[in-house]
Amino acid sequence: MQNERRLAVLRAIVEDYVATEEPVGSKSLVERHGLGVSPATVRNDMAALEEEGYITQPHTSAGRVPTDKGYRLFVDRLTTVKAMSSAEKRAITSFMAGAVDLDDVVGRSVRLLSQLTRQVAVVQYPTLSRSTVRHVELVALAPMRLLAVLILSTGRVEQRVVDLPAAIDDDTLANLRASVNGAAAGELIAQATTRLREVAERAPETTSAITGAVVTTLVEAMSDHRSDQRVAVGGASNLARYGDSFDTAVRPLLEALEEHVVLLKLMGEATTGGLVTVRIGAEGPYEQLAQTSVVATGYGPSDEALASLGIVGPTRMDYPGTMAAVRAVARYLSNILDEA
Amino acid sequence: MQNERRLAVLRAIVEDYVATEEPVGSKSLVERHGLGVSPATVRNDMAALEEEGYITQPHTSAGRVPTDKGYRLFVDRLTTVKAMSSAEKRAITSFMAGAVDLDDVVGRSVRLLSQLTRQVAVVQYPTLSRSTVRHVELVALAPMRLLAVLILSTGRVEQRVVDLPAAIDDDTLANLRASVNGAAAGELIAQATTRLREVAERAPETTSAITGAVVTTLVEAMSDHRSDQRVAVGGASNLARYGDSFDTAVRPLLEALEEHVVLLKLMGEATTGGLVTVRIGAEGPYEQLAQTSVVATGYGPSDEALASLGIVGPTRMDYPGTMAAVRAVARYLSNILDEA
DNA sequence: CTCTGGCACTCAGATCCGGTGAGTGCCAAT
DNA sequence: ATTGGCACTCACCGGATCTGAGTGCCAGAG
Repeated sequence: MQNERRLAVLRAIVEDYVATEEPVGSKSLVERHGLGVSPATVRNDMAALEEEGYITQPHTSAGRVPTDKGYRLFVDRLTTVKAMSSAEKRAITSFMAGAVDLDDVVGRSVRLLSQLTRQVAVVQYPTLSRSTVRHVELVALAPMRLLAVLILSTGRVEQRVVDLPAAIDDDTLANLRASVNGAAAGELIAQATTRLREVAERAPETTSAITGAVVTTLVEAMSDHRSDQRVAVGGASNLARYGDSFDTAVRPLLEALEEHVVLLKLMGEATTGGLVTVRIGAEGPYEQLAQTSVVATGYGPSDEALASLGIVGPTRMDYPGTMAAVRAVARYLSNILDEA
Repeated sequence: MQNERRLAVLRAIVEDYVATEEPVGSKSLVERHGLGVSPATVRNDMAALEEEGYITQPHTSAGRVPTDKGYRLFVDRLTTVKAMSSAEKRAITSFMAGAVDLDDVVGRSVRLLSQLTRQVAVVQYPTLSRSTVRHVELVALAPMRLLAVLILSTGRVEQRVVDLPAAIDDDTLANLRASVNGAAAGELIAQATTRLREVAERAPETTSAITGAVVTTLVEAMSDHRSDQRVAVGGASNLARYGDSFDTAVRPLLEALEEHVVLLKLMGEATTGGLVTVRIGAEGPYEQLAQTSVVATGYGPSDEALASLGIVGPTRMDYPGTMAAVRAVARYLSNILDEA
């Protein structure tokens, strides 16, 4: 695959097919794009491209359609990610302005992303593992029952009810609150858990049972990987545009969207720095999703990847535009988390 | 509409149609159900039912299909809500067991409901307006910045960052925390807001600006109706079973599911006490959703309706079973909130 | 007055069939 | 290497035909 024009032909086929949703033939190709050669020449190139597996015909006497391999080449070598126009940037800014809490930020991001790309958007909540503890609050609900609230640097709040083995008085509670915060506040989750365990061990005999219960709950909350799997999904109505291929494309995708674990595996490892990952069709492990692609990237404050975000859609999509939108939203989201 | 047998025929038509998804004819009707009369007799009844608008034929020479009016009569007069089997009850209990926080409870409920009914489930988060303030926590983030955390009786937690007009020291913060909690803790939202405003007015000159900022933020968080509109949606993959009628049924529904405001209007006023509301097809204000029905009810601790929950699905659905499932989940959820 | 068997009628959906045209592959000429 | 020409293929479209489930109506029986 060295021939220069062939690449141009492939690019033209992909662009046309994405735009029209119909197999593209040699004649319409030379008309719509200004390649200065005749249809017959293009036909030769197409035959070669088909030979090499980049395109295929649905049936004889029909135009060509890109294969997964063709899309792959397209995104890897024929794509320059467009920058967002300043109008689009303004739109993003105004859309995100006024978000009040983490849920709100994530919710807005997912809506924004789905509107920009007209695809189904997925945003993972910031993972616990790389954030720090901002504050721990203990509130007495009843003599033998506490509410433990864990506030993290990403704005995330975890809460647990703790049933105590014995009643607790106000002084003990205040002491406990102070020591727990002294140990955990400002620390990374990993450090905080070990330091909290030390607190539990050093606790005076009289309160060790209570301290133990509280610490256990906190540590549990911090290492709760279930909550790492929280994701927000939006723009499912964009699936309506699939129209055709309901059974083969939409149904499995709808199912995948409910399986957050699957979804996160699809999005893959979070990476930052403007690197956008593209998984095309059957490249992934889920044969059900052979007709869907994933465009994803990581986000997080100061380029530290906290979580991933992206879209899922048909293999036949506008990759350059989608990649640009995903990158833009990830950057914006990272900035917001930086400030907060 | 007095004739006894006609009602039986209508019931049979509804049941058959729901089961087979195909227009039902007179012959198959008498076969499948043991009505002891001939097809010709049934035909006469069907003609009468059609005359009165309870059923209709898609085209001449086809079987009959229930109209919205027919379904309405069916649920109003021909339905006895089944009790859940004890096996189903056990399933519910084990499914909900081990939920750790409000998000988790709501998330499990919505999944449970969608699995029980094989429809799209919707659960509204408990509204702020009828819950009480359990505790207010103020955490210093920076000299001039606080995090205000509002913990409500329903287990809901709201958080806001407050930018202060002046720096705050630890003593002032402690005082402020005490007075805010004194005013708000244990009160209903409505009372809490007025009492908080009093606190702001009575604040000594030196701290009035700071107090004002904090109180304003808290009051704002409490009256934030945006967060009343939080809902969880699950089981969208059940839409795949619509198969046919993608454009007329699935697409508008997918769109409605993203518009939480619309969704909440559909679910309507929350009512408790086992009363399940059913809205059938075009009875609602949204003509887009002429082919979908809503089965909903309210839930909340001690039979006080905090929010609503239910399912949306095709008008052609198993109403008795669905109503039973909705009622069961609402009860279970109410119990959980009662304990917490 | 109600029910039933019989019968002619209707019409959506399946099946068949020839025509049309976009698109192809191949070849000889430039 | 490129191009114009040409024969060929085959999905798709529209019309014609067939089939059968289901209906409405009527006359006779209970």
